[in-house]
Amino acid sequence: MQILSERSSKILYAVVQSYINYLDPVGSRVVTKRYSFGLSPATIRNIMADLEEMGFLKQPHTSAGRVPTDLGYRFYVDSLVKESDLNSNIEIEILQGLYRRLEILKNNIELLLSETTKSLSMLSHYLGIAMSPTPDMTTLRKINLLKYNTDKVAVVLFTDEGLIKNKVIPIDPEISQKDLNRIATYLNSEFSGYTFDEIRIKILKEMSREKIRCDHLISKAMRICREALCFPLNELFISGFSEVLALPDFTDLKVIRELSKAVEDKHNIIKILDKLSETEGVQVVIGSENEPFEMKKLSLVASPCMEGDRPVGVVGIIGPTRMNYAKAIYIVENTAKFISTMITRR
Amino acid sequence: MQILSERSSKILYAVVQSYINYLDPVGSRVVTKRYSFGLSPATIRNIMADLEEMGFLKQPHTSAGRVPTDLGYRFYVDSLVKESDLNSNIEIEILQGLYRRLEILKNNIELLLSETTKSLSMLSHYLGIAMSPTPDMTTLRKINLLKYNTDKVAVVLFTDEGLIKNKVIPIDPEISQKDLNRIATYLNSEFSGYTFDEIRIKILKEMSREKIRCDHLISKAMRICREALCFPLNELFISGFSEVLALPDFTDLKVIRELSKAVEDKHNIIKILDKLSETEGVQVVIGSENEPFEMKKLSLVASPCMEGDRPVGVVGIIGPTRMNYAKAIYIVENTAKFISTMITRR
DNA sequence: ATTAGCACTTAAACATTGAGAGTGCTAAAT
DNA sequence: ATTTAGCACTCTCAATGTTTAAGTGCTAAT
Repeated sequence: MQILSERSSKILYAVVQSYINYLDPVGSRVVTKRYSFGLSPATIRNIMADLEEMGFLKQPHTSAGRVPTDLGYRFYVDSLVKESDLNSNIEIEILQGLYRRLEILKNNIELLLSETTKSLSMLSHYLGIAMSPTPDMTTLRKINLLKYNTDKVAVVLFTDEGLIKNKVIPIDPEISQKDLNRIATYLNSEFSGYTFDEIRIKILKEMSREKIRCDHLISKAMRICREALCFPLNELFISGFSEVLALPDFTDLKVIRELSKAVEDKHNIIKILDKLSETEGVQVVIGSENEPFEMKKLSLVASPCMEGDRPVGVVGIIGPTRMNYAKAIYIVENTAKFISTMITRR
Repeated sequence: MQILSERSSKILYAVVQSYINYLDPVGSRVVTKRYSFGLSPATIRNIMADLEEMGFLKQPHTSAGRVPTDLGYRFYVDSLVKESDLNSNIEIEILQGLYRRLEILKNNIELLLSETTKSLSMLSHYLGIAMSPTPDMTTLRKINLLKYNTDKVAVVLFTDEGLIKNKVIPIDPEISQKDLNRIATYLNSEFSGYTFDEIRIKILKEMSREKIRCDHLISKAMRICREALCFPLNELFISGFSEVLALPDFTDLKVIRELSKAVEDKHNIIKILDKLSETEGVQVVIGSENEPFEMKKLSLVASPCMEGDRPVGVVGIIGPTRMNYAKAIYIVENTAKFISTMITRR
């Protein structure tokens, strides 16, 4: 069920390609010049008019060339993947060099991801982004309780994903490190291997049950654990704002303002990435394809990182819809792979 | 030793004030209109010409009004403080409200500081900044060693300043939690109460001495400790980029690019703040007054936060040289005070 | 010492113009 | 039945000129 004829496809592809490379609206003449279809500008014009009617192209104004719509980019990206035209012009050595620099951070996911964004933005000249796994979905490996003060205890959590979180919790009466150790042992035997979410539910159940037994230590343990599991959302790291400001796409003050709000809010981007983290492989989201939060003029290329079959984060790139998708996909794909293997053999 | 006559001072003050409020170059006419000196524009003109010659004012071009130089702002700020004209128009309740929101974070300095920047930028509409204490200068309260893996140990450090840092370190042969505890006890007895810097020096000494005794456990302890103390620089938190982009001062793309680089590099800002953290009270640095790294067109208002006489961070505001200094100083002063008292009675 | 008056400078706002690029349509060519 | 050449038309953009408003410095009068 091809909607587009072979020839139309080729021309659409050429238009998008040309716009991405030269970033001004492409007219029928330049198509004939830059690509040799053996057709006259007039013919190209007719076809481009058709493509516009179908929603793949649009004109900024009556007498300008044509520019791809989000749908046009979508077509381009999809046929790009099909033809696997991903032999990027980035030297593999550059990637390797940057990755080697990250290797020493493999024991600290959050730091690793945050540094990764710098590499991503340097390589792509777009925004590099990375998100740590949602704490709620991570599975507890071990909980440690350390006496911090006369009336405070520091909780240090290790998760299977490699996250290390700590939190200081006040406790009313003094409690000895020995008791804390007993509590920790109990909590570990009870909860390790479960996700934070599951643990929260288990605690609620236990609390109502345990109330009857009225074991002081256990109820204290539960209270500590419940408080310890309260964490802010997953963290989103973003780098490369100055990188994108150097692009010709971001010269309009209004656009820059919007972008900076999106970057600073993080909230919306986290939502989008959260959705993606459940899928597999590189995903491309183009401009208005984001239903809840439309990223006007922006595209996202992202991929989850996996340790076995468990997601341990998402890495990606945000750039203008007119971005070098081939390169972006190449970079994101390799970076995700690299992080995955590095973490797996950690 | 007044270089400026009473009258000249008053007029300079008025010019700066006017420029800060209305942000276009102020001419002799508007001075007479907005402030009643009982003098004609011509007289004002003469005085302003003198002030220009002395370097307090300058003209963007031949026939514009005058604009303060950095020196002019410096005069303004100093006389501002002298007259203690700091009754800002911010409702005290708004401050209190924002501070109350931060109260729950008092056990986690880094999070507290990072959230504080948001309040700072919301209040001032400039960049809110905060820096955690330099790890090297913090004093170790307690070191904890937690078995993380068969071949890795997680080090959790508490400092007197309230920092909690953790790091995963590989250890070659298998080592039991019991041994780790013994090592930790030893390290605590040896090093707690010293700054990271001091500890590093002590370790170097011990290592050469201890080599003779060849105590396996101790040398292992030293190695772990040395690795544990390797930390990246102190952290700098910045918020409010979208806030400053809304200002009329930042409409020039070049200026925006420079600002975004400064914000993303952090390096230079950290240097400046590091210097300030050794002083006391609110400091104002205006534009080119920064010798090593000139912040063109930008001013910094910052103050260290103290727990007793120990600095536990720096908070501040970065805005255009044409900023509302009275308000900025007011906000920074109160925020620093608030953080200080909150941390002190922690 | 101060001020009124005036010639001079400059940026910013506005209007006009022409070149250039690209289109759609029609009629001719393949 | 496609494809193409030709042409009138539209629209942007850059260049140019014009006007206006604000502000200055200087000189002479107060």
